[in-house]
Amino acid sequence: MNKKVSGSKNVTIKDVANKAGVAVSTASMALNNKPTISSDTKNTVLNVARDLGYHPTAAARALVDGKSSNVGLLIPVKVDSLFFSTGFFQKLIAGMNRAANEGGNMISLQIVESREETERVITEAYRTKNVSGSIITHPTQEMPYLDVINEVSYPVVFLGEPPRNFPYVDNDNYGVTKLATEHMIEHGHKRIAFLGGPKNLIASEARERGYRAALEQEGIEVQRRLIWRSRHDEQMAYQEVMNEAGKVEFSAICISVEEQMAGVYRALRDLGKSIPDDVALITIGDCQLAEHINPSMTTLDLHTEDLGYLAAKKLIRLINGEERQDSEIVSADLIRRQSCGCNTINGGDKSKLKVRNSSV
Amino acid sequence: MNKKVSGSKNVTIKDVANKAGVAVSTASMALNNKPTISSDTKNTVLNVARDLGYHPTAAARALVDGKSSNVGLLIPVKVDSLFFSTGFFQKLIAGMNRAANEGGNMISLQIVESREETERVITEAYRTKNVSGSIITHPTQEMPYLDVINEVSYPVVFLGEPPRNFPYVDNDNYGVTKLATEHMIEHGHKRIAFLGGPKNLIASEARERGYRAALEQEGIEVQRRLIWRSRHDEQMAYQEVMNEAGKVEFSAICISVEEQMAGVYRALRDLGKSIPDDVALITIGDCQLAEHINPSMTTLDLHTEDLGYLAAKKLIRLINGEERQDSEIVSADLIRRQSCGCNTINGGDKSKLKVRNSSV
DNA sequence: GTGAAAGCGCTAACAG
DNA sequence: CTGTTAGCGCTTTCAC
Repeated sequence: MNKKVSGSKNVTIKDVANKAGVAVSTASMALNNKPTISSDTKNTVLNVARDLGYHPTAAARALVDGKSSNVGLLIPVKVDSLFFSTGFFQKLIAGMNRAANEGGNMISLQIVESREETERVITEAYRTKNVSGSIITHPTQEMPYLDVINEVSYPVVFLGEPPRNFPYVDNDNYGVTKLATEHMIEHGHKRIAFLGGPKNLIASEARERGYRAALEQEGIEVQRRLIWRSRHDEQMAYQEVMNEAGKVEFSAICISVEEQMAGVYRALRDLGKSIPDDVALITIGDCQLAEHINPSMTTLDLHTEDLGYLAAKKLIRLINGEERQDSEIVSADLIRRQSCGCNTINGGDKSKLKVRNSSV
Repeated sequence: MNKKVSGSKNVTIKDVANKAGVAVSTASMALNNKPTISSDTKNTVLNVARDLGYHPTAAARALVDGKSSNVGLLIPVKVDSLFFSTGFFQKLIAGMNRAANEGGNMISLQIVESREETERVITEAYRTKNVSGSIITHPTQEMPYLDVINEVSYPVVFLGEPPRNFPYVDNDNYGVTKLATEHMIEHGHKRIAFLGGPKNLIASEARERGYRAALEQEGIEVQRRLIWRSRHDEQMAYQEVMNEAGKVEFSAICISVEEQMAGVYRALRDLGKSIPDDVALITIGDCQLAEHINPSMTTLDLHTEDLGYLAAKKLIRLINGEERQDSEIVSADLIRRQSCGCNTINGGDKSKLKVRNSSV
C-alpha cells in the first residue's frame, strides 16, 4: 500500500466513494459505522479511506450536525489562587486531553479575565458553535453568567461545586480534610493546626469543616488560634505560619492545599522545628515536591488527572445528549510518607499509590 | 429526541438579511466590511445583527474558506523539563490568548506523548482543518514530522529554534546568559558557577555558550568544575548543587532557568552559605517566587507573555498568508534585586537593561 | 450598488 | 442494502 500523502489536493468523501466504487452516502455510512452497510463494502471503503489518507473535514461535519468537536476549558484567570498551582492544571489538562482523544474531541482554551468576558465567551461559543460546551473552573458565589448558560442550555460541567444545580466534578473537600485530620489524630496529636485557604473559596470552607468535624468526632476542642488561613502560594503560607506559630502550641499541621506546602517547610525550618518530631505534617493534594522534599510529605492524592478525565467525559456525554445532568465525586488516597511520622525511610509507602502514566 | 430550545432559535445571516430588508449576500458583505457596500446599508445590517445577537457559525465559515479559526498549541509532554515550570505556560498561554482574541481565533490544545502522535496530530489538523496551524514548543534535534509539515505546508511557528529553517520565536539564549554572567562579573566575581540544563536541549547549550563567552571576554578561565547541569526542577537543582558545591570554590552562581532557583536556595541554606554575601545569584527567567523569596532574586525577565503573543500573532499571519516565514527574538530585561548584591532593601530595582530588541 | 444562485464537504432523508 | 438529492450557514461569483 502506498501511504503517499497527495500534497495539495484535499481528499474528500467523494474521492473515497469513487475509488471504492460506491455512492457518497454509502461511503459516509460505512465510515460512520452505520449498521445498514454490509461489512464487505464497509471494509472496502475503510481501506480506501486509509489508503487515501482521508479525514472528514471538521467544518463540514460540524455544519451538518450543528456542533463542533471542540470542548472548552474555561478558566477565569482572576481567580489566580489556583493558577499558580504546582501541577494542578497540568494534571487536569492531561486528564481532559485523554477523555477528549477518546471521543475524537479537542480542547479549546477559553481564558477570561472578567465576568463580562465570561458571558461574551459563552454566548459566542453558543452562537458560533465553535465550542460545544465547557468545563468551567473555580466556581464562585457570584456568577451572573449562569443565567445565560441556562437560557441557551449551553452544556457545562463545573470543576468544583457551583452555587446552583449544575453538573460538576469535584473531590470530597470535606471528606479529604476530615481523613487527613483523622490521620494526625491517629498519630496521637491533639493540638493540630489547620492551614486553610481564602474564605471566599467554596472549597476552602468545606475543607475547614472537615477539619473541625474530625476533631469534634474525637472530642477534641476546636481552637480559633489553630485555624490559619493564607492564599494558595508558598510565600503567603510562609508568612501565615511565621505569624501564628508563636501564638499557640501545636504538634501537627493539616495543610489544605499543596501550594502551601513549601512555605510551611520553610517557616518551620526558620522556626527551628523539626519534621515530624516537633511538628507532624499532612497535605491535601499530592505533587512531585511532596515526594522529593526532605522529609517527604504525607499527602492525600486527589487524583486530579481523573478529575479532568471525568469532567471532560461527562461534558462530552452531555453534549451528545447521552447523560443527564448529575455530578461526580473523585476519591482520594492517603499516601503515607515521612512528614506524618508513618515512615522513617525516605520515599514513603507506595502501597496506596496507584500507577498513573504520564502526569503530563 | 433532542430537546429544542423554545425561544432562542439560531440566528442566521438570512434572518439578519430579512430583518434588514436586504439580500443575504449584501448582509454577508456588510458584515465582512467589504468596500462595495454603501455605509448606509452597512450600518443598518450591523445594527440588526447586533440586535438579533447574530454571530456567524464557525463551521459554515470554515467550510467556505477552507480553514478554521482555531490555532493549535502543540506540546510534547515527554519533554517535561519545562512543563513543571512555575509559570512559563501560564504566561505563554496568556500571551497567545491575547493574540488569538485580537484575531478572532481560539487556542486548541494538541498534547502529544510521542513522535507518532505528533505526526498523527499534525496530519489530522491538516486534513480535518479543525486547526489551521500550530505553535510547537520544545523543538529537539530529532523531529521526523518536520517532513510532514513541509510536505503539506502546514503553518507552524516554533517556540525555540528548531533544527531546520522553520519560523520561530525565542529569547536570545546566548545573549541573556552572557548578560547575566557579565552582571556577576561587574559585581567583582571571578569564580562564577553555571547551573545549566540537560545537554540535549538546544536552549541549554546556547545558554552555556553565553556563560562561557562572558567569562572569556573578561579573560576569566572557564573551569569544568564550575559548570553544573540539572533537570529543570527544584529537586534536581538542589542535588546538583549539593553534589558539586563541595568540590570547588565559587562566589556566584548563574542559574539557567527559574525552575532551578528554589533548589539552589535550599542547597545553599543547607550548606550554610548566605546570599549574596557568600554566594551571589542571578537567574534567567523571572517569576513570582523571585520577587517574594528572601533574599529576593535578581533575574532576567524573558517576557514570556510577549513570546506567546508574538508566536501566536506570527502564526495567525502565516495562516492568513500575510507574512513570510521569518523568525523573531524577544528581548530580556535585567531585574536587579538582592541576590546579586545590587540592593539591600527588598523589592529590587526595576530599572531595565535590554538585551536585544525584538524586530517587530 | 444590489440580489439570485452555486457550491464548500458532509450527513440523512428518501427512493430504487 | 445502495444511490440520488436536499440542505447545514456562509461566501462569492455573476448577472441585474
